[in-house]
Amino acid sequence: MTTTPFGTGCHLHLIDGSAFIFRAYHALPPLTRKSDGLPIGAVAGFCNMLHRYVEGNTGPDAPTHVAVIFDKGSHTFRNDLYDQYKANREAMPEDLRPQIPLTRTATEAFNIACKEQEGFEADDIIATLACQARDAGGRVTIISSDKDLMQLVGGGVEMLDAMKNKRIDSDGVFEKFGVGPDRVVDVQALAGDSVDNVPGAPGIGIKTAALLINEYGSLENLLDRAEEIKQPKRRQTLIENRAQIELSKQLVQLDNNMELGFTLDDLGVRDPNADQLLSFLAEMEFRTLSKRVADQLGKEAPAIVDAPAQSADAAEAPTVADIPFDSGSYECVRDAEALKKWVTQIRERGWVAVDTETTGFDEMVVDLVGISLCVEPGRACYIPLTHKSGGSDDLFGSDDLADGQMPLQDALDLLKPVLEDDSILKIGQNMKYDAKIFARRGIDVAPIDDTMLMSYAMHAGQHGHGMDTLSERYLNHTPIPIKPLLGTGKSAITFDRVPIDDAVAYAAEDADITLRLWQLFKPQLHQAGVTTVYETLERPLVPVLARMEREGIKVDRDTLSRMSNAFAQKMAGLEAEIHELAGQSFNVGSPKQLGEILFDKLGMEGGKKGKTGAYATGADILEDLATEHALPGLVLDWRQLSKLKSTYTDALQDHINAETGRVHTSYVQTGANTGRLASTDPNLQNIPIRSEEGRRIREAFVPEEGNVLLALDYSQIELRILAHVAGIDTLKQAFAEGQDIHALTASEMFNVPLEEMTPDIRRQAKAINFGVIYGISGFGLARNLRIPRAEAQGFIDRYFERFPGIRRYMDETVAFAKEHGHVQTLFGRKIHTPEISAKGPRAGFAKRAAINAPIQGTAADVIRRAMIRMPAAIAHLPARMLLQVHDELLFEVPEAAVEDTIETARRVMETAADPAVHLDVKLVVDAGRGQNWAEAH
DNA sequence: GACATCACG
DNA sequence: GACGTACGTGATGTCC
Repeated sequence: MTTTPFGTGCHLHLIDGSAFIFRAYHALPPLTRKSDGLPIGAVAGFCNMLHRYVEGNTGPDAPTHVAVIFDKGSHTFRNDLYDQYKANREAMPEDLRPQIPLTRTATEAFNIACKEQEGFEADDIIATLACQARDAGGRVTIISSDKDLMQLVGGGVEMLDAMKNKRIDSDGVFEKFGVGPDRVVDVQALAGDSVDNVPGAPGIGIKTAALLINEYGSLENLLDRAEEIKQPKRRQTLIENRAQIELSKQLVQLDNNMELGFTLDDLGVRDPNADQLLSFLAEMEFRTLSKRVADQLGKEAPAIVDAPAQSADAAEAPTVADIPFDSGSYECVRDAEALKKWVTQIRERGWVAVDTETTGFDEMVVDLVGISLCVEPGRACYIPLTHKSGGSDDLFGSDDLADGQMPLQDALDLLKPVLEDDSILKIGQNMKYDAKIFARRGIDVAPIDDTMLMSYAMHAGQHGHGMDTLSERYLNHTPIPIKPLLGTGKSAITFDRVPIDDAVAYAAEDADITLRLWQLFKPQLHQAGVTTVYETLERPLVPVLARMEREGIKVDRDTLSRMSNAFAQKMAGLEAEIHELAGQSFNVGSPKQLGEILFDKLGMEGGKKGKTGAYATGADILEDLATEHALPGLVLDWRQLSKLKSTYTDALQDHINAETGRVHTSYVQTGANTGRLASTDPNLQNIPIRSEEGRRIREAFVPEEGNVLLALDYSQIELRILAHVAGIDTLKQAFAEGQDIHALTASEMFNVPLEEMTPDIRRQAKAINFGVIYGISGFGLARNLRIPRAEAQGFIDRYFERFPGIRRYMDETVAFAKEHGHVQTLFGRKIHTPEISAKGPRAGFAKRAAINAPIQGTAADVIRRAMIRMPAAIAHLPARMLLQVHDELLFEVPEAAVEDTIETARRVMETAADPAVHLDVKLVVDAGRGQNWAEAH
């Protein structure tokens, strides 16, 4: 490597690469490479900026040395100082991520030194180099407008805002901060920075900070003499927040003494290598820039083959695949040599669609059978790993491995570097499943994209998001069904018994379909206006959920077993009594038989219902009958016990994992159209709590020895969101003052002073409050409160009279749904309402759902944001996040760390809407702890 | 596999 | 003027 000694008279240029990238990304529309759709806008802008920069470097002021400096990794020493550092940063846009490595390549193509270092921000490298250059007697120009770099100005160091072509010297810094460069960090430490989440001193901005620093000379002197400050508020703030201010200084202070793996001498300006640069520009298919650069270098512009332009209506009719599916064309990878070739292809591409085949559906139990990969439409492979010999018709097929498979561990060892490589995107359909399979084998798959989640972000409310649905709908292709391969019922086999040839066709096709869906959906996210939803609420949640599911929660089998026995005994007693009263034996669990006994044999009042012609025997009906007869009440008791036993005390025992001794639920991220999660196998979001008897089931959910369970739940989050979106000042004020919201509603509606409030009036108001969230109707409220319909309607009328904003919100929401076919949450999540203009009763359903969705959905978005931020926030604590129940998060934590965990988790939850949305109503989180889930609540 | 029922927020 | 109706889920047992 050639070196150019740096010394007196030399001039170093340091380019802030990340700033270039983001400027380029936001300045240009989302361009894609014509030939394959690779997002390329930021790279194009970046190259244009570099080119313009190189062009301008003439004359006596030209640099002798230059480097472009990048950030690397997301965790720096500042995160160790302060876990919330940059915690508010939104995730990198999905279409930008694959472009990051290309900007490095671009820099090298221009033959400019390209530097980054793990664990440090670009700013620290810039600081270190600037100091070295200054000490060596040279000049430095930092090409950036980032105010965090202004502390470096002076003594031959200046900044240059490349966009405005404006130099910033000491005077410029003074203009910005009111102090010289040497005191910039003091001012920043006081003023804080909301963008990087540097706390600073509350209530003190740059102006006040400069005033104080100028008066006291330095931050240290100011803090030591804080008692002397005349303004009481200011004095108190500085004294109380001393530690926080000192921490802030550490955060903003750049490290100018880093260990670097290179020296200034390595950064000498070099002429571009014409061939290298032109071939890179051609590869990116930058026609204009290629031509311009070629002209300047006196070379011929490289040919860029014109790919057929996408038809204008491609987005509207995306059902035609250019390349036909051919299940016979897929490769079966049987040895390391073949797999290595795929690894090379993946590295060249920078992305790969991945799918795993397993012996079942429980990711915590199943074995890995094979892996499929796809790098471009039609080009996919399947790697069989643990298929057994003996065909599917051989019921007693041997447990020997089939021939022609590479050892499982060999395949994983080859794939691990790819699956964990930051610069290679792993694409999946329901990637959480595959990520968990890999995680159990020590592979942490990242970064990922997920076609199921893309579909959910774009199409929630329109259709399902399973692969078969998406393939038929958007690729006009019916995937090979799995049924014929596995069979059904008792004779069904697991995938490891499927002949490898059949497996290749089926499994590789899944990866092929996934890749095609990804290529189709990727540009559509932007067009549908849901890139932010996908990037900030969907994609980053995947690893969080995967981890929670893998943690699981300890459930005490003995407790459940004892309860099951007790329930069985009670049920037997009740059953005997019921048969006695009925005068005959029958199946109490059969609504049909029960209906006939009650209404035909015993002649109670009540009609048939439903298309089936069977009597309705729901709890509400039995409750009414119970006032006249003994039998219905006994059936209700029996049903409660039956439910608790079968669904909870029995079934939960079967879900205790033999290996971990814990219960591992699966969250379905696309389970609810509103943005809520769903929990399955088992559902841990509907563990009983409302009845005393059922609540005791929560006693079986326990922490490990020495730990406690911690439950944090949002207080009235949906009503708070309603108050915000509908702009109800009275409610907002009530929440601000911490009042009892249902009592206040009651007081407003029924003109009862708060001090004279009765539980019954409050209960009615509470029902109305909830009704409003659900898209209230007189009928529904009447049924809920068991009052005449006219009376219920009177309540509603009064409510709307008192809170006219609610009616306005409802009308506007329905009108919006009719106009756009969807409603949305405060965070931009879209929920489609295809039936909103239907005729008949369906319109009523759609209307109420449309009214409810933005409220329920915004609450769901808020807790998602909290969950996404939680792992980093509690990383320094021994706490584990285990469960989510819509407005509640459950943690397991050693006793010693309980207080810290509550404080940290509560802060994350209460500030989860920031900075994307500013709610007029503060969010409040209640916390509870205990030796089981019942106590913690 | 549809339906009724009931557990949760 | 009548229609029907609270919002969002998942698991279980019965019955065809």
